[in-house]
Amino acid sequence: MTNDAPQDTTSPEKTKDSPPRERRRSLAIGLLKAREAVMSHFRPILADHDVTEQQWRVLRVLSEAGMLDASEVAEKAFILAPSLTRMLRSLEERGLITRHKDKDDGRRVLLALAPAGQRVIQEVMPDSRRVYADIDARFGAGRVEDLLDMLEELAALKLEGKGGGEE
Amino acid sequence: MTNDAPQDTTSPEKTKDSPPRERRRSLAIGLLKAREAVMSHFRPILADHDVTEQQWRVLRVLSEAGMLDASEVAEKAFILAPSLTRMLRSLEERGLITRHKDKDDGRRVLLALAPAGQRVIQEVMPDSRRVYADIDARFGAGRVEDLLDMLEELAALKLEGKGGGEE
DNA sequence: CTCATCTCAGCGAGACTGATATTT
DNA sequence: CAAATATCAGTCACGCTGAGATGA
Repeated sequence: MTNDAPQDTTSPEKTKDSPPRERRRSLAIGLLKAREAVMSHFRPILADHDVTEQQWRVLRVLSEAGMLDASEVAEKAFILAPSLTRMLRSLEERGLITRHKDKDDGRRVLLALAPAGQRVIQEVMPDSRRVYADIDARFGAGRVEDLLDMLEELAALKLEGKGGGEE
Repeated sequence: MTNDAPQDTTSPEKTKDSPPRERRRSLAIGLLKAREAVMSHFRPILADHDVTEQQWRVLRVLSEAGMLDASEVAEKAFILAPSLTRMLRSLEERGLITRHKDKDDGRRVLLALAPAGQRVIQEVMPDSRRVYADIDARFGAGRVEDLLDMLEELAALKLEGKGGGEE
């Protein structure tokens, strides 16, 4: 539809005004880029199994903890409850997880990995470890640990701080 | 909220020799949580100006570089071209950016901040600096720098390795 | 009744893919 | 012609909000 609409009649002057000089590097951007770099190695693997990143986090959480209720999974996997509910339906239909009510507390829904989910874990984890081993080798295992420490600390100090800490 | 307390009920770690400690902590998760923690402080600020996180990245990129074509913005802001196109339409309608064709290469679209966009930048940046100053104060400015170094290095070393070519 | 847990309905922004224009 | 750039069209999973439904 030819959206030209260049209402701005001012000709595009080339850099008259000085660009707002170099600013500080942004933590948010740095974290994003680093994460994207890491995830770029996982996405193909996960795509092979038709699991999204968030779905993988759910499976991984269940793999570590064994059995959790939905709230715990949402918290550990960093996913909002309504989103999780939607994901659970799909994951259950695909036979990756099981879902049944808690007998002691009928409000809760207990989640666990189903065999097919275990299989996905077992197929993806080796690749995951390989990627991390590669990072360790090239980055230094000790420094990776230091980095993880700092990341955890950073996340922790933000939560106690100001109002934004709701997640 | 705190990440995995590796209460792995299925694999009792022996920890005989200082082991790489079964990395239940994943870099991808650590980066995500740290980033979410940081962003949780920005989202309210951005919401006040009705800009999403991605829109903010676009404005910020343009604020730093002055004028770029769409591909460069997409690359620097970590946004796919089709997504960017859609965002540009909205940003232009809101008067935050300008968009016009490159005269030397008619295929390219040059983007720049419009006055309203400059205003948003100027209104948000102080808060941004305040948040980062707060982090510096509580985390240690030097350690933040170290963290940023590591993040950059991490992002860089991944690029040479396998997939995920960007920038 | 209040509170907690989960679910549902629905909207919106973005990721992503696969076609087109348009220009080089 | 081929290649690059941007856009379009459409799908999808998710973030998020607000409103139930069910049970403690």
